[in-house]
Amino acid sequence: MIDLCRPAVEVAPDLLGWQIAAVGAAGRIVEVEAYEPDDPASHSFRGPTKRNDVMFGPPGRLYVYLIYGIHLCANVVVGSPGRGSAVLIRAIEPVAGESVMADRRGIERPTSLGSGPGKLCQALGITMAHNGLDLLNANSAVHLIEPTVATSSPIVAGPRIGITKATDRPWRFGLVESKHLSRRFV
DNA sequence: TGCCCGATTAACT
DNA sequence: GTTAATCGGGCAA
Repeated sequence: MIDLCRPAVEVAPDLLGWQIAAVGAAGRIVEVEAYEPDDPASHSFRGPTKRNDVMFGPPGRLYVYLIYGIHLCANVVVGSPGRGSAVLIRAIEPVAGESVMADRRGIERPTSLGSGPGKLCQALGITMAHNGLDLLNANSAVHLIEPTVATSSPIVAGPRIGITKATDRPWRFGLVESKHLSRRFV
């Protein structure tokens, strides 16, 4: 078990290759982004609120929020407890329950099942009701599974996507060889 | 109380 | 390449 109580920037790349399991489906994490407490692009930047409350809770919890009034995004709370660090899961590649994922997504194409933060939430059936779940507990409806074999796939870093602040921080990490990235790394 | 805008996606041209 | 869809948080008044 890796130590989640480290800065998001350190934990984020370590989360690549992990599996995220939900009801009826599971995927392998191939793309993430790090968000730090002193990061203007982070929800935790302005301190605790009703929405970001779980970000300030213990590491290993699931932080779910609504974006653009339409899509959900899933984050893993990390860092020192109560500081407000998190790692956004941006893309997964299907490992199990692909038909269930395709069903929830309403599409067929395997590479479109989890190639985006909103997409993977939909594919895994993650909702606001899952906010605050303990991702390290195998009994949780949504939980993480550490890879048994260390990932040897090359990892790339690049600027984060879709933010307007702190755009210069290269805190997006991904497995280059994956065909399930939300976007290519340049 | 009201207004603006976003860690996105899919359907357009 | 462009844009609509859609809603809760954060900030101003």
